[in-house]
Amino acid sequence: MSDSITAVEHEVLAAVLQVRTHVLQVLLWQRARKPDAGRWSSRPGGRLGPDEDVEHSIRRQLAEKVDVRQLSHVEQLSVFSAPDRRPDTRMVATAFLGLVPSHVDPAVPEDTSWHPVDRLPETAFDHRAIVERARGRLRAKLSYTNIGFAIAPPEFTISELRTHYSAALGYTVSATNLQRVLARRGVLEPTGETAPPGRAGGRPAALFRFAAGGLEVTDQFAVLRPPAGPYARSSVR
Amino acid sequence: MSDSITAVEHEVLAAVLQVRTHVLQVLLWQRARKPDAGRWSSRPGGRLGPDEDVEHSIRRQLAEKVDVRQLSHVEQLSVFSAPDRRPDTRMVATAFLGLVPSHVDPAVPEDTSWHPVDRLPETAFDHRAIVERARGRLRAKLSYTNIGFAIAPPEFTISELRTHYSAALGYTVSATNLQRVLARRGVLEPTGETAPPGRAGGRPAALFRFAAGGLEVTDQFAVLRPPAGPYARSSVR
DNA sequence: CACAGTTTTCGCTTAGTAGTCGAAAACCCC
DNA sequence: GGGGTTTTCGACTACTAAGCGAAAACTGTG
Repeated sequence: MSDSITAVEHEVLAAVLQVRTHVLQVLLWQRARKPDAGRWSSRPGGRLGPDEDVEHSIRRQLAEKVDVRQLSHVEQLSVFSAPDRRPDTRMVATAFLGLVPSHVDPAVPEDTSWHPVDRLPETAFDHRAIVERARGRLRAKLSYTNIGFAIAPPEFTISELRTHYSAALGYTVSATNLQRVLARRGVLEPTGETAPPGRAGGRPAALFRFAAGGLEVTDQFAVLRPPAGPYARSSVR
Repeated sequence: MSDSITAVEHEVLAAVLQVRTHVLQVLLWQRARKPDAGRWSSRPGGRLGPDEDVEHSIRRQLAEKVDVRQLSHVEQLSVFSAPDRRPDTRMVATAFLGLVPSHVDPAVPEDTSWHPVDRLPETAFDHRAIVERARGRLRAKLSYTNIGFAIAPPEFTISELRTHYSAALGYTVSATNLQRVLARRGVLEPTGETAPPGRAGGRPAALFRFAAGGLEVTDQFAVLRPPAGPYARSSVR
């Protein structure tokens, strides 16, 4: 195990996603400097500091670009570590997924802007793969967690929620089914209020919110469950 | 963004799991040196080399301890980066899950040994958390992927498979149900052969294998699916 | 103010999948 | 051949998702 003691540099970066104008978009930053100048990359791409873990680091660095309070969710995606992922230096990256709810429009610096995830510009390094990974994670989790809370505003009608899910998933979902699936899981709760109908009329829509205590239901959907009935008699040997 | 240029050191390590004597066990190494000597830690804990990505690194380092060809599956878990996770140095770790199928018994060095995951000895640093993470990932994926291939031998009877699943999940599963769930997903295929019955007799069990092309079915189980029927007429606006 | 147009909501039905139970099948040994 | 043993299979139940259409609740117009 004769490893050289050369420590590799470590950056943290995040694909920040938001549903804007009914389309899932990612916040990208146009590189001005040296390698891959002009191309777009995920924000931020800061180095990991000596006294922080990667979660702190990404939040600290995001705070320089976006108001952190407007981030509804941040989670680790994966390590990207191909030796040649950057032409200039050897740099290992821990990538994150960041989500911004649709009702806010965070102020972002001049050199950053939003791009639809399915029409990305020329990206720097492996940032396209990172965005893809983020999109994939969001999609998967919409299916089996309550992560919808992180893309939706605090209160919403079912059809609004439907457009958010549709945008994030990339296909239209049925409002009826969405309503029922989420309701059954107990993650949706009616506020009692209704939203005023649009100018064309129509029945006023009931308002809902995601149930409190809600961050990440995850699990409880396992498919080979522990037995209920007592066939555990013939124990497993 | 005035980060110091001090690069942090980066290690890769793996929780290697195997079902042994009907119990899920993890391969641990007893530390001889400096910090936390005497405690048990995940193998290996080597530094990331300058010309390799983390996946290569973990396989290279595992190869020093276990025959890599006997590893049926390796996947990235998460980055562990708390500044104080080791008392001696600042070290960021990329943790992996490694799986060994039950029909092999890899030769391991003197200072390593297998331990049941639900009765771990005193572990070094944050290695208990890493093992827990690995166990959790395996459990979850048994539910919705074909990752069973990685803990089971190439051919097996349903009851054998059942004991493997039960050991890994931590509770007994029904053989009938396991059979059908996996069969429906098309991941199980009969070899046509049967296993000889035990000394007590009994109907000879049919042999199965995991269907080829099989690594990681993952997905295809999404719960808010794209619409089949044409209610996509009222497109999403 | 009745009526057409619109949007949401709800109930009914179908389909697909998981879990439980018990009986039949296929073997051993005596 | 009979008792004991293990596997396999079919039948039944339960639960959840999906699809469809009718009813509810509103706006605006003639």
